[in-house]
Amino acid sequence: MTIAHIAQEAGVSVPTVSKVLNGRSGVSDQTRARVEELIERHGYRKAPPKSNNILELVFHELAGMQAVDVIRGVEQVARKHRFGVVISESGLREATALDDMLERRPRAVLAVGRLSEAERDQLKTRGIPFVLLDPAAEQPDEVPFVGATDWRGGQMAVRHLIGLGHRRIAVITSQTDDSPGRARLAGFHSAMQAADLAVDPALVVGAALTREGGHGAAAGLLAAAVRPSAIFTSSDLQAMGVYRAAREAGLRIPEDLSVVGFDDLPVGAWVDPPLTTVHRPLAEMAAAAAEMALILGRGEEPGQLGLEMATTLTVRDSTAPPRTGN
Amino acid sequence: MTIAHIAQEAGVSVPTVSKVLNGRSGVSDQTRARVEELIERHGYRKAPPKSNNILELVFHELAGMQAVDVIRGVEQVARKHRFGVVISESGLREATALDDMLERRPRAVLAVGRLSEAERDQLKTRGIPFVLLDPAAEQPDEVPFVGATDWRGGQMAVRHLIGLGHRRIAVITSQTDDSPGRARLAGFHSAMQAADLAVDPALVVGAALTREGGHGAAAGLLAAAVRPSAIFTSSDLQAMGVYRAAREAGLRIPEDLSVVGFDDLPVGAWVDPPLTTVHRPLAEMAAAAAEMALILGRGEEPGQLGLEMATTLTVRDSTAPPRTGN
DNA sequence: CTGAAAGCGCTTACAG
DNA sequence: CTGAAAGCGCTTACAG
Repeated sequence: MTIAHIAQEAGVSVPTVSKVLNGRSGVSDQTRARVEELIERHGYRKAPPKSNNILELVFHELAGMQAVDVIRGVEQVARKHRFGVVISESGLREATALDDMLERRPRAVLAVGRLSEAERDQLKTRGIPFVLLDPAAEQPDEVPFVGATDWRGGQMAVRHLIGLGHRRIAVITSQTDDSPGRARLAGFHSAMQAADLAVDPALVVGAALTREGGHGAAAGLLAAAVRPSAIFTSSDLQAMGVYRAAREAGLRIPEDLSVVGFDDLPVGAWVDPPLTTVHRPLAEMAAAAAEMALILGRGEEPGQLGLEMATTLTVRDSTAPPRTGN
Repeated sequence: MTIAHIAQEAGVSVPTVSKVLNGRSGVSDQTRARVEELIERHGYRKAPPKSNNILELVFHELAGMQAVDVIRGVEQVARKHRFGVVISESGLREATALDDMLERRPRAVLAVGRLSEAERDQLKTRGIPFVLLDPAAEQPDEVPFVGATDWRGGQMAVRHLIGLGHRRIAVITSQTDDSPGRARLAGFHSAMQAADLAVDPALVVGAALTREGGHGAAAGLLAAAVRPSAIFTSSDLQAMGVYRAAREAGLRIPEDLSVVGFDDLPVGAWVDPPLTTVHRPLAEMAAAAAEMALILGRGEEPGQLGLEMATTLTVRDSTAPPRTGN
C-alpha cells in the first residue's frame, strides 16, 4: 500500500495525497476529507508494511509442563526457516496486545488451544494466516489445525485395560465441553462397546483436568460400595490425583487398582509406580503446525489443512490384571 | 549527511556505499573498510535505525519444567510495557541466528543461564543491552544479572536437617563447575561448620542435575557401610533419583532417610512423600530481569546492576528426625 | 568488484 | 486547488 494506491483510489494525484499526509496547505477540504478517509480505512503508514520474519505463538494459558514442548518444537522449525518466534499469553484477547502484535507484522500466527471467531476475523482482515494447535473446541472446517488422535488414544487405553481382564472400568473425563476430552471419552465408550461391556453411568465422572480434579473424582469412585478395578483418566494430572486418592483409601496400584493417564508428562515416569499413559507427540505436533503456518505465511497451500498425529500407548507399571474377576 | 556525501568522500559510487550499509556482498574488503571507517566517523545512520519493541529471551537450553515459569514472568512484564518477547534456544551461538536476531532490532536481550564473552561483545558493539538471568557461571562485574540466594538456600536446607537432629548428612552436588551449584554446596559446608559438624568427604558426591544423576549418586551413598541419615540434593530432579534409590534399597522416606531438594518444581508436591525443598522464585526473578532489561533498553540506569532474590525453605514430608542418634 | 542506469516511494516547486 | 515534472535519498539489476 503506497500513496500511489491511495491517490488512484481517491481519484487524485500522488502529490495531493502527499500534502494531506504531511498536513500541508493547498488542498480543498473536500479532497482532504476523502483522502483522509481512505488513509484511515487502509491503515496506511508510510513505513513499508512488509511483514517481518516473525511467527506469533499465542497461548491461551501459558502454563503446565507441556508448554515447553510446544515452544521448543515451534522454535526449532522457525529457526530453520530463520524466523523469530514471539510468544504471548493473551496475544489476541486484549485489544492493545492485538495492536502490538499487528504492529510487529508477523507472517503467521500459531494459536494453541483456541482462537475465537472474532480473533480469526481480525487476522483474516489483515491477511495474516493462522493455524490452531491442539484445538480445545470444534472449529469451522476451514480453520487449519494440528491435533492428536484422541479418540484412538482413549480406545487404546481402554482396550489395554480390557485385555488385562478388567470389566468395571471407570473414566474420569473433563468437565468442560472440550473436544479432545469428548473424543477420549468416546474412545472409551467405543472400546467398551466393542467388548460387549455395559458402561455403568456411575463410573463416568467429570472433573477438572488437574491433580485436584482427579483426586476428588477418584475419592468418590473408590468410596462406592462396589469399586472399579481400573480408572482411565483424561490427563496425567488427574491420574496423579487418583494416585493420591488410592493411597488415602489404602489401595495399592496396580494390585488393587489399575490407572491409565493421558498426555505422557515427564512426571508419569517418575512416580511410583510409573504411570501407564497415552502419549501425545506434542513437540512433533507443534513442529508440524509451525511448518504449516510458515507455508501459509508464504502464501502457499499446505498439503492438507487439518492433521491429527497418532497417539501411542506407553505401558508402564500402573496397570495389571484385576485382583478378582470383577 | 547522505550516502552521496560518504560516497564522494570515499571516492566510490553511491551504490557501493549502499551495499556496505546493508551488509551486502560484492564489495572488496578494502573498499568496505574505507567506507565503514567514514560511516563510523560521521556517525551516519540511514533511516532512523529505531529498534522494535522486542525483548529477546535467549535460552541456552530450552527444556525442563522451569522454562515456562521464566517465559511467563518475562511475557507478563513485556506485555505490560507493550513489548513482544522473541524466544530462541541458541539465539546467539549460531551465526545466522544471531544475524536474524540483529535483524529484528530488539531493544534488549535477556539471556538465561549463560552468555559468552563473544556474545556479550557482539551485543555491546550493536548497542543492545543485556541481562543475565540465573547465571550458571561467574560473570565479570559489569554484567547485569538476576539470580537467587543459592548459598543461603543451601544453608537453610542443611540447618533444617541439623535442627531435626541429623549429623551424617550427605550432599549430592553438580558435577560441573556451575556457580549456583558451588554456592549451594558452600551453604552446606557453612551450615555444617556453624554446627561444629565435620564433613565426611565420602558424603559429598557430584552428579548430573538429573533424576538419573541423583539415582546413581544416592545408590552409592546408600550402599555404604554406614549410611547418611539425610541427603541434600542440588536439584529436585536429583531428589527424584534419590527417592528411587531409596525404594530400591528398601528404605522409607522420611523414616529411614530424609531428603531435601532444590528448585521447588511442581512435581515435588505430587510425589510420595511430598518433597521438602528450597524454593527459588523463578517467575519473580524472570520478571525482575525483564524489567531490568527494559530499563536498560530505554537507555536508563536500573537501580542496581545485580540482584539475588531470596530462596525460601518449603517444608513438606520428606524430612523427619533420624531414626537413631547417628 | 565496481558503478551507470533504472527504479522505488515520496516531496517539492511551479504552471495552469 | 490541482497535478505534471523534477528532484530527493536510497536500492536493485546488470553490464563491464
